[in-house]
Amino acid sequence: MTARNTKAKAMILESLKRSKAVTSHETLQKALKGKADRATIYRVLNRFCDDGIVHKIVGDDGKQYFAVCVNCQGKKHNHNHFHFRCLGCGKVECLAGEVGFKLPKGYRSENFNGFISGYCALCS
Amino acid sequence: MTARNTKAKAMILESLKRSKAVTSHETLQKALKGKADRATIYRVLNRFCDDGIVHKIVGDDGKQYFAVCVNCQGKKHNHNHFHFRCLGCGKVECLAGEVGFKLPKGYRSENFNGFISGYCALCS
DNA sequence: TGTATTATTGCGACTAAGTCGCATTAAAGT
DNA sequence: ACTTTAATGCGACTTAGTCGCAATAATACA
Ligand SMILES: [Mn+2]
Ligand SMILES: [Mn+2]
Ligand SMILES: [Zn+2]
Ligand SMILES: [Zn+2]
Repeated sequence: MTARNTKAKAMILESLKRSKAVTSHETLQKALKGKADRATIYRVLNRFCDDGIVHKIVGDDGKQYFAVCVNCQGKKHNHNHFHFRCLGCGKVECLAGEVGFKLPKGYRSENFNGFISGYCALCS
Repeated sequence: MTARNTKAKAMILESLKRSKAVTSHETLQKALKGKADRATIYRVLNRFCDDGIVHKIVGDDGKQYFAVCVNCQGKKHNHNHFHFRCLGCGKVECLAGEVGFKLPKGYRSENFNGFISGYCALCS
């Protein structure tokens, strides 16, 4: 059968879209205030990633962060940009600008995970 | 008092140097075959990082990886390069080439964590 | 060389992130 | 309505990493 439209999915996607920052599971769960189960949130997020409407980044704190795709159409994803986490306020955001890199001969890239932490303008 | 030269430190540093790849705690512990405690390995690695002779990278698998500094002298560290993890054989390595990036106005960078995964030449 | 000091180790307990199995619930096709 | 099965909720589990504390051992120093 095909995917179903559930309360959890709707809430989570809406929450992701509303908060324009890149969001962790923890933050999301708080925002949802018990309206969705912990495991469900993880599963929905991963399904979104599989569906290609959300992308996942692993922070330099080892945690996963999620953001709705904005400049991606369908199967073609472009996530070769850096993400920034403020060590002061904890906010995570996408940084503008495509990042170039070159691999050794014969290497094939599958995932790009660019992460920078420091202090944002407000926290500096 | 000052830092002490212990068996654990020596073994771990030697192991790190010998395996020219970037090494995880897990790999290190296996290589040491029970000759050092789990927690000790973590502590020694973190001390090495504090001392500035080893640098830590967080992989896109959320795990920590460690590598001896090669082009760093003293306090001045230069780790703005990407790291590559092969999804086939699991090997992690430093990629040559300084990576440039620009932050929004007023932002201050503290840590750079560039990570790419895919398939190495052998596993492609 | 012997003793005192304390950095470091080993061990166990703990935390936090994420996953999984399974029974139950509820979308959607008929 | 009824059926089918995707998705949820819940608890148990795993794995990475940390921490407190007593025991050990590297160094300073008499
Ligand atoms: Mn995308
Ligand atoms: Mn270095
Ligand atoms: Zn901030
Ligand atoms: Zn490989």
